[in-house]
Amino acid sequence: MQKKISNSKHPTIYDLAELTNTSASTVGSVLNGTWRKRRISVKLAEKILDVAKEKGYSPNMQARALRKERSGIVGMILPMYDNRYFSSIAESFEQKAREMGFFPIVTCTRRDPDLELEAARSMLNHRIEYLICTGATDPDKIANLCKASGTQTINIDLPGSESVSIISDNFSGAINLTTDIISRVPPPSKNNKSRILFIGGKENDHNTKERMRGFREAHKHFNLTIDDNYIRPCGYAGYKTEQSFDQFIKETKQLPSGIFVNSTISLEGIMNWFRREGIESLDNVALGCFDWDPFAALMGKNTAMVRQNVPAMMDLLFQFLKNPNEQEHQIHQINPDIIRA
Amino acid sequence: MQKKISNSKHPTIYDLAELTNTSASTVGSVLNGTWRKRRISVKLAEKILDVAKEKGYSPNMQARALRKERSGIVGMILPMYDNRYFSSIAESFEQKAREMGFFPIVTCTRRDPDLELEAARSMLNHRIEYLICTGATDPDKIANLCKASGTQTINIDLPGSESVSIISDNFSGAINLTTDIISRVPPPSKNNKSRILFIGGKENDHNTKERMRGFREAHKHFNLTIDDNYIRPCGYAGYKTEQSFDQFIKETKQLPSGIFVNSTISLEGIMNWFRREGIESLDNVALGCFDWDPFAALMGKNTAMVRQNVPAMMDLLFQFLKNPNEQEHQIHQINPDIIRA
DNA sequence: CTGAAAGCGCTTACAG
DNA sequence: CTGAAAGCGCTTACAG
Repeated sequence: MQKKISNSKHPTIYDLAELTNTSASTVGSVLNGTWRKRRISVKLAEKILDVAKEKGYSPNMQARALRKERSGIVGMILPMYDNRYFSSIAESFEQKAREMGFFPIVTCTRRDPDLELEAARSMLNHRIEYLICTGATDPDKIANLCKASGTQTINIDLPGSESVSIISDNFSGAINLTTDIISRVPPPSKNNKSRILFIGGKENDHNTKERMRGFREAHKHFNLTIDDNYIRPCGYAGYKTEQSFDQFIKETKQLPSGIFVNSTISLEGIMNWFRREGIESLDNVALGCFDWDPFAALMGKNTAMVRQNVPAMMDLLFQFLKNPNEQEHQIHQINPDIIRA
Repeated sequence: MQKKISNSKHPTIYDLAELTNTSASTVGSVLNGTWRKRRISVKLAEKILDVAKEKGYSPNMQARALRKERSGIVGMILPMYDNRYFSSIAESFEQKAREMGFFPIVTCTRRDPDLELEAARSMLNHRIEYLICTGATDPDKIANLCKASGTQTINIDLPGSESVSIISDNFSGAINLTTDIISRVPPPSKNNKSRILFIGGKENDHNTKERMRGFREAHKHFNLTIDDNYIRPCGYAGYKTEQSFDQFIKETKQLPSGIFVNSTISLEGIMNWFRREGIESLDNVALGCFDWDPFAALMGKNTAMVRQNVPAMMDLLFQFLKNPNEQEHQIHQINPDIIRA
């Protein structure tokens, strides 16, 4: 059957077949690497490859994906890029996916449940082979969407019950961070009442819950009690943390002896408050932040930060991508590191 | 012609046609919104839509793209996510692309020329309609690759000569930042010799060149001369900056009166040095950083930062995407802001 | 108002 | 060693 020579910028295998006096089958197999199986001569293969290069041939992945019924694409959604934790997750994911021969697509969904769903749906329309949900507000909803179309999902950072989850061990990380703060704080003068503040995050968020649990556990271990208004999951945004901290100061009329800050974004709020009020006073407060940022780590000597172990999390993720069979709906917890000033 | 009912997880328009006793053409047009043109009854359209929803129909974008010879995808490459500037570029790009009905794909290429090319090629295989090159090491090489396949490119942050470029006005930004530093520094005691250090970046990088030019220009305006070893484009990496600064201190045996740091990543190196040597001394140095980071902005009172105007850059970018006709290979410079402590 | 058919650019079983 | 042909799931001009 005579095919028209395409006049677009993209030569097809039919164009190359014509130019090399062969057939589309031959050209196709040379171009996609299956030509040895077809016992095509090296000479012919090289000739075709040469012409392809000369003409700037670029295989049409849409056509390939449609025919093979496999896109070769893996997708990831995450809350934002602007954060050492998420950005290193994205970078590592892209690199490893490429190494596996996948085409990675990543998109950020700003903790917006609707956007998460819309982004997932778009990706499914593009027939991604896996969807990695990082820090998704409702991973199970997305997982169900994916399940309907037979697409594997894996959760990172925030766990779900519909698929494998790889998260930080927030509980033990929080115990360690709290213990570190306690060690830098003068012992309470009366009643064994702790004056360490927990601030930031959302009460119903899995990670925040686990960290609050670790915070309490560490206190219990030292026989310390915690006043209710020393636990303030006021949201993640910096300004919310700043407001809540201001409120706290107005109520208690004194600085806390230490602060467990639940994220770097919350830490911005705290730093802003201290800057407003005179930054010197910060040195007298034992700071701990569940998240790591290099600049934040450099401010003051009285700071500890938790750095989540992204390399280990990504190694585990790609282990699952390589062995899709052995998946259980299990939560894998990775120990984060503590970084002291 | 009888089509087999697909048994995969993805129902096709043929499946829906069968289920609704209509044809693939009808189903297709209802699903892609062209049905009004076909004067299909609202009732029938709704019926088809209902069945589609019930069956979890998801249009196959590969098939659509292949048939329409348009992918609806726009691509962006950028050096990294982990930085307020690039991450906000990525986030804004994604959002605006989605608003325009495009499917955005972003990937980071770590300032690696080979990876940039490989990523661009992959994207071209996926038939992206535009490629936005952000901070690419060799934008023209990529532009030529794209031109061969008739794909529009636009450069962001670093200019090229083969396509429209939207960049910060590094020259005037550097003049302003340098002037700010000069104003915070004691006048030189002898010879009008400036003791303000320029550090970080690469000598042959367009942005660094422009910023050095602005640095010199501001000095000229105040009749100040600059010693050669006060200009140190030692690379971007933090440890390189730290090393170069250490070298500088060993040579001059004194702190500079001010420092023009060429990026936040270089600033990390400087901060590390001061932390090693005792951070107090930093308050006596007038700091200026050509880049913005909220934590960095909070350290010390003697700091100014340049914040590049990402919203304006993105507005301009999408103006070009909306009017692809009026493109000249022009460089558009956007004024960055100065943020004082 | 609706359907049959062609074709986008590949891959691959089949036939030789 | 190589080619003709079918088919992946759409869109759309054409015909009625």
